[in-house]
Amino acid sequence: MKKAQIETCGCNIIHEDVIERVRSEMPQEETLYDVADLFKVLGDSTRVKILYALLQEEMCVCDIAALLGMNQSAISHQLRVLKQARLVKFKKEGKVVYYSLDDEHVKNIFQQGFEHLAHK
Amino acid sequence: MKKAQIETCGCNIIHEDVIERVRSEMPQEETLYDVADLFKVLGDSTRVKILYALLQEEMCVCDIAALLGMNQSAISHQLRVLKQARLVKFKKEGKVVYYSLDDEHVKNIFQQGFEHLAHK
DNA sequence: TGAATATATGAACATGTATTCATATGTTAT
DNA sequence: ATAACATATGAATACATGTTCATATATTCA
Repeated sequence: MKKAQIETCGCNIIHEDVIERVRSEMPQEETLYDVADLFKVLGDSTRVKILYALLQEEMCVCDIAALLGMNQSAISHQLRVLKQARLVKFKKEGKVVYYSLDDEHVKNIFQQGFEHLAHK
Repeated sequence: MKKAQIETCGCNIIHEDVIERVRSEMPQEETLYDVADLFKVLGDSTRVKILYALLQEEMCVCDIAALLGMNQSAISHQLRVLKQARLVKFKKEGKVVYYSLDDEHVKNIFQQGFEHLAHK
């Protein structure tokens, strides 16, 4: 005979106690979405390159484009994404806009990322 | 009169010295792609939830599906992605497969992520 | 052996996203 | 005012990716 099934998951419940314990420790949905969104921003090689470059020193859009061998528009679009995620900030000097890191955590996050990769 | 332009970026070079200094400090292309790929894996809310759950204790596929209110197939697909990224490992006990974290760095990376979000 | 069940996997579909192109905006210098 | 130029932005396109559905695989138990 069949036991009760959770509608959505398509299988019988195996460890109800585990599920309840873990559920009680889970952060709010929104928090988890926010972290995921942050990592989504870090999950593109162009943006990683930009951030890594800005880790060294501030640069203008044109410098970044030249450094990465990409056109200005692509860089500008990506800088907007990074700006929205509060990962970079900018200052304007005449026509030129200089971008720099907005948060030291980027360095630590990259550090941990590299360590994980080395950990194979 | 026009100065030389980098073919790709569509603008004149402004700070050639900066570009060269930064370029000399950039890691290998492949390394940067690998970090981006790692963060790409972390950049999905379902996978974030799974990892956060496994941060508490090991769970079988069915438990995870029930916890997140998703079907078994979706979870299984995502676990494969996490496995490929060496973020989770598994042990088989009969029909049941128990997943757990493969690397302590996940905790630190999440930690830094949360701190960045708080830093607004 | 056959039924039940836990997990894995391939294909299809829908959605999201990075880049390019064309063009707009704003600043400097003539 | 006009030209040159650095940057921003909207639309279009191409590609990647998450979920679902159907089904396969593997294990346990009667």
